[in-house]
Amino acid sequence: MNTIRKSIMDAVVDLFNEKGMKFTMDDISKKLHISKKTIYKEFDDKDELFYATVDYGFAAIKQKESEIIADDSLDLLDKISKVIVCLPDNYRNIDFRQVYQLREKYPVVYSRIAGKIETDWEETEKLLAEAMEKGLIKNVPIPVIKLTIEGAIEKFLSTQELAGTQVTYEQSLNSMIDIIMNGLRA
Amino acid sequence: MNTIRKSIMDAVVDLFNEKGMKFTMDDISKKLHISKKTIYKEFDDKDELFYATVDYGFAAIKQKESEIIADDSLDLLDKISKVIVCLPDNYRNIDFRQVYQLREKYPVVYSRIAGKIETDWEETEKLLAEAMEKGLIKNVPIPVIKLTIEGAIEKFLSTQELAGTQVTYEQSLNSMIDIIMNGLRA
DNA sequence: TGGAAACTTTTATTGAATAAATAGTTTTTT
DNA sequence: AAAAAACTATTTATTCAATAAAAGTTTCCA
Repeated sequence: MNTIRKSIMDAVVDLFNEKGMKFTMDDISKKLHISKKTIYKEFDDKDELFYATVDYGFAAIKQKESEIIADDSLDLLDKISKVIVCLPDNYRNIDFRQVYQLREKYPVVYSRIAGKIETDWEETEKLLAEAMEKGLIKNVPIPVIKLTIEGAIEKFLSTQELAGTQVTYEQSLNSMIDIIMNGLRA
Repeated sequence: MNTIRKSIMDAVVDLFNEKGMKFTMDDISKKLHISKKTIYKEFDDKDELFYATVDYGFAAIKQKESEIIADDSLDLLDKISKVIVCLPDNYRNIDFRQVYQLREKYPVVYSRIAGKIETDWEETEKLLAEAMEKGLIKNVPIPVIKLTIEGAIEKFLSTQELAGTQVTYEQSLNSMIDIIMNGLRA
């Protein structure tokens, strides 16, 4: 992929973290000191730019996920833990609190992201099913596991409750995964 | 407490489950075949009625909670599980999905409920702290436990994902608590 | 006394009109 | 060739008056 395309998408991510969805095509061009014409040469319209940026971001996640799954030094349960944490870890530079706000404002973009997350979960579900099959973890409905983890992540991101304590978002996430994986252990 | 007061508050709960917050004082009077005058004799205004109804509902929860804590046949960890499930269990007749919708529309009522839930958590936190103290469960930041459970409950309530499966909301809740309590076990 | 309904006043909703912002294009400049 | 700036055509936001709905009060009647 050409470098200008990447830098535009990076700028989109930066602006998103700064202002949520309230930024314009002019903001992007100003930030990069490029002309809007250049942006429109790369992307047909704003929507396509957004979609491409989402795809671009998730490609990195998929990449890391594959590495974890291929890593033979990890046992199955470690893989599961790592694959679950993988998403937010890769996206350390993204303000996920903003993502949940775009559900109403940009439902099309949001549903694209939701779809990606869903696809992402498929891998995790496979690993969980395999671990259940092998008797490594208890036989619990997978949707329950999924919803518990998703709910916890959303809570960690949306609450200010952690702000006061010493606990960071990342530590919370790891503690939570530890508890759940330990709780699932057969 | 007089019976007319109770029946009005019960009607409020029923209407809430039916229509969310979109019901009027006339709706209440029609449902009960009483005059608005009667309602206004018991309650100064709509707000006071709402507050009273919230307090009334949570009183039942507190009641059951006390019973659990006082029950000597239960060990500490069982008490924790039961106290956590206690809230939604008592509120089996309440549509909690509606509750989350009233965050924007009736922030005053919502914050009252949020306050109640917060107070409710204090008991659970005491039990968790005690169990940690006694070395029955791992030393994990209590906010992480709290947010994980709250997040999962909200997810169970807000998602349609369970609708397809055979898993009910209540089963999910119990599975989730099992996993977490098992995961916390030292 | 309390229900039914009529009535007043406050609050919420709607929609048209206007103004502002911004996507996307074209022109000018470096 | 691409940035900067100017431009236009849409979209989106804002305002405000008209309308409707609902809270709260009063009157009447069984």
